[in-house]
Amino acid sequence: MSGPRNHGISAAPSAGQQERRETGPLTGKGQARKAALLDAATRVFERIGFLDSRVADIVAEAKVAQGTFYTYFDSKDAIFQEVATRVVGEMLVALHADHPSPTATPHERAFAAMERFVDSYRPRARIIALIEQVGTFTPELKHLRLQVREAFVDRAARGIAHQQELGIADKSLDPVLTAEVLGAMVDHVCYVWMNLGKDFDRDKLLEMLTLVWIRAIGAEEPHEPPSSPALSKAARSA
Amino acid sequence: MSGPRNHGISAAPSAGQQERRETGPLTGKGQARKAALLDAATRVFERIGFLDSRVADIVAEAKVAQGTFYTYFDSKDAIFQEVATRVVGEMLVALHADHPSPTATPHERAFAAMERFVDSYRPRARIIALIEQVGTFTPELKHLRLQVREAFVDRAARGIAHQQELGIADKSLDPVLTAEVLGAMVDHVCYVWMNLGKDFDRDKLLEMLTLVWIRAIGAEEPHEPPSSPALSKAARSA
Amino acid sequence: MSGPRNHGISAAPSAGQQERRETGPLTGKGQARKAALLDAATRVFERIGFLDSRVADIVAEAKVAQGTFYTYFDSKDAIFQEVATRVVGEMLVALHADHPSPTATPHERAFAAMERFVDSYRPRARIIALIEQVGTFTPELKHLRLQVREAFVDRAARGIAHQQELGIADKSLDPVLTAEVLGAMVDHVCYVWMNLGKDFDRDKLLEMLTLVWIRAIGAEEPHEPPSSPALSKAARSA
Amino acid sequence: MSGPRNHGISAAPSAGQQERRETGPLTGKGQARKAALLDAATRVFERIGFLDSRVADIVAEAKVAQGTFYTYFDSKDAIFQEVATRVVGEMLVALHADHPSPTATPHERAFAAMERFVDSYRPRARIIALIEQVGTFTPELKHLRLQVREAFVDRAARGIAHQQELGIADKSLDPVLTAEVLGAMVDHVCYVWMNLGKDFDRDKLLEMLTLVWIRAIGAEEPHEPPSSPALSKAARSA
DNA sequence: TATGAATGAGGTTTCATTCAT
DNA sequence: CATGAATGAAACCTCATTCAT
Repeated sequence: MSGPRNHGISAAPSAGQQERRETGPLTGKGQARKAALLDAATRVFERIGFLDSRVADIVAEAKVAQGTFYTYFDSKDAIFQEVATRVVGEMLVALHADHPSPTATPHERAFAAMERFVDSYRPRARIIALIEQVGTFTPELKHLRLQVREAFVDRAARGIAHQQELGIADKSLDPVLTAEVLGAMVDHVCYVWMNLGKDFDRDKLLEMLTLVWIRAIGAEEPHEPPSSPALSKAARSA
Repeated sequence: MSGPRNHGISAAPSAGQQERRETGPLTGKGQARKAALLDAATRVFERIGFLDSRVADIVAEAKVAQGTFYTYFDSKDAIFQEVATRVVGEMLVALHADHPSPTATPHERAFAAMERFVDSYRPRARIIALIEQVGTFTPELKHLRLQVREAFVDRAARGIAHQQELGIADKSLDPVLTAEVLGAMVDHVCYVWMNLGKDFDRDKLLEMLTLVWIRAIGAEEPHEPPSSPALSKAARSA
Repeated sequence: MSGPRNHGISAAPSAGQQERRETGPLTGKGQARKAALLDAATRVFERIGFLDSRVADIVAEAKVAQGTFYTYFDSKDAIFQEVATRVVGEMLVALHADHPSPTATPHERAFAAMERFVDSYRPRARIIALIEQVGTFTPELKHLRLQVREAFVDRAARGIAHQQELGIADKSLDPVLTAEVLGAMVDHVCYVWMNLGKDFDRDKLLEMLTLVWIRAIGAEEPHEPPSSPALSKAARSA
Repeated sequence: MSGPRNHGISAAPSAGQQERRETGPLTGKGQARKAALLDAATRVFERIGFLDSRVADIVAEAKVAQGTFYTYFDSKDAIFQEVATRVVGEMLVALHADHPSPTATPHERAFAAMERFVDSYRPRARIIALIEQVGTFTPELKHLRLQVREAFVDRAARGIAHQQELGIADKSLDPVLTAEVLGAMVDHVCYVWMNLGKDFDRDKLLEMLTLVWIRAIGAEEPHEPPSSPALSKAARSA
């Protein structure tokens, strides 16, 4: 934001250092400087949030002069966007990291997915919250925010569809909508837990998320420990 | 925020007009003025968000002088808090509005609850989003934000516990944790839908939320239309 | 100019205090404040020029707070424009002040006009120079600059046309073009004299300007002191 | 200007690259580089003026690195000075180019002089305007500005004196003052024409300037077409 | 001598809040 | 109690100039 009141659309900075900013790949030293600024900015944003941080804080953290900032970034908005993009990218990589063992039960697979999400979320929780916040008044960020959702939801939807084909999951479900809803659950639970400070027990929470998930897709094993009364009833009536 | 750069810590307003603000209850005209300001502020916040609205916008909308604002409110923060509190209060009232018919099936009860939440959320979506946003940098607001959650979660938890007692819901579940997780789902789906602009089909979505909910608590009727394959398998094996 | 590098087109200041700035006539006190700021600005501009003066200088001169400036003016550009407009207006009034006595000779009339111009120019020389300078990079100012010219030129052209009708001035001249050219002479002589610091003798200069003027329009009295050789020759041949 | 806000007083450049700049004459390649920079600067100044051009623009136009600029010039001021000096030099050369044929009539000589001035002015109009502008806040430039005047005025004064000796021009005139005044006229007419954008007809304007000039010095031929009524009256009374 | 990145001073403008009528 | 003008802190961004390779 340029100045205290420039949320929303930031007019293109009037030329200026921009030439260099637009010049493609930099020298090695330049790359390092830019990375240093990104790191510094990430730390500053995590520490004091987006609105309260000033470019002055970032350059102080990076130990460079005020003007140096503008050699690499157009504005506070711009560097936040790069920070956010980087974090989101890392998150996506982490989410797609390992594939479930083919012999795993649906419960095991779901549990592993929950664990993976939670563990990817935790170290990035603060920045994700900031993306959420900044997204409120910066269109580009809103887009980025939705991207993470889509990535997770798509993957989950594909997983559900796959399980439907295998006869593991309820075939009557719309996999995408199911994934949307379950994704919202997982996503927001992480937010409440790690950003609003609600004190959850990790193991119990993971178990609960997993349970809801597999029950939702109708993949719960009949004799699995927390058996459902409806199920019991069905069994009983046998 | 008090001042262009005062997010986070709001210094105590330094005396002055304050005495007047503290001078007990207001006259009828005063009440009206205050209400007018609250209404104006709500409209302004809905229109341009919290950060981008200026006290000047609010007084213009309310057609009073700039100084008059401070006769009724300590700060921009303060009026937002009142707006938010009002909206949250209305939301809570709406949520608790009607009680389910005792003869309703679990599915019907859950569906009604989902519908109630969604319908209460929709007209307040913008302000709820702002509460979220402002909560990021204003402790009091964070508290308010959590309040809505708790209210919904508590109620849901009690409902689940009640259903457990009736033998409708899976007794092995922790009702509070279950409510937390399912509440997060419903809450966030509304946010994604109404604030991030994801285009959901209302009926399908409500059905999906309901389905996940009742499956999660193990209250799904055995022969209900979208029957789960696991369930069928269990039945088949009988 | 907003910032050290904003010559040329200054983007409209983003809303802001503008409402008040746009609100028509102000209270008496407001009017006074505005006038005080204009006076202060005039003094500052005269003292240190346009480019080197900062809004801070103006408010210091006017003994008001920095923010007060923006209650009345959009920018340094804007106040300069008002200062310039005021000065130009005064200049135009001064130029049109008194009409020549009907019995005056062409020489007397021309001399009086020269004197009037010079005397109107002198106290405003600095600001006129600044208008010239600022006009170089601010279109509105260029317009204002041309206005003064036009005013003087038009008047002169009418005078010449009148004298042509009276048979005093050379009927074959294009009065407008003549006035343009002679106007440029008078205008620029004042500039060179009062702004570039060329040390002219007032009386001799006025006499010279007058002489060129009346000779140009062919209104020189035959026996007037500095008689032209061409004329003498003509007389001699009589 | 040295720095974004340093109009008026330019502090001595603090050592550093300076030694290099002072190290005697340049190699051939150096000369070429310097000339390239001067050309580039001229183009940039003509295109966007002095205040709005940045050293970055100049080096970009010259396709050299930013630092290279300071190998050849002390400052932005300095290069402008060199550009201006070069342009003024060319202008002076052009003005003094050809001498009037000895058999020419005063009108022909004057007309040729006007034409020469106008034709020399036109291609340099923009830079001359900038000299005017920069001269407002840079003493060295003011000097240069006056130099062009003086050159033209001196020459004109000598011409008038010569014509006085020949009995062509009015002997009672102060040749220098006359030249000052007439020079101001020609100079400023060109400025108004070519820099303020006033739309003059070249031929008519030249004729008018010539006419004023020769009438002013009393060199108009008695029977030349646009004869003055005063003259006619004198003739008639013969 | 060329390069191109680093430096840092400096002015504008906003707007929440106060205060004199 | 209403008014509306006054206050002043604060942070962005530019770009001439320098300097290490």
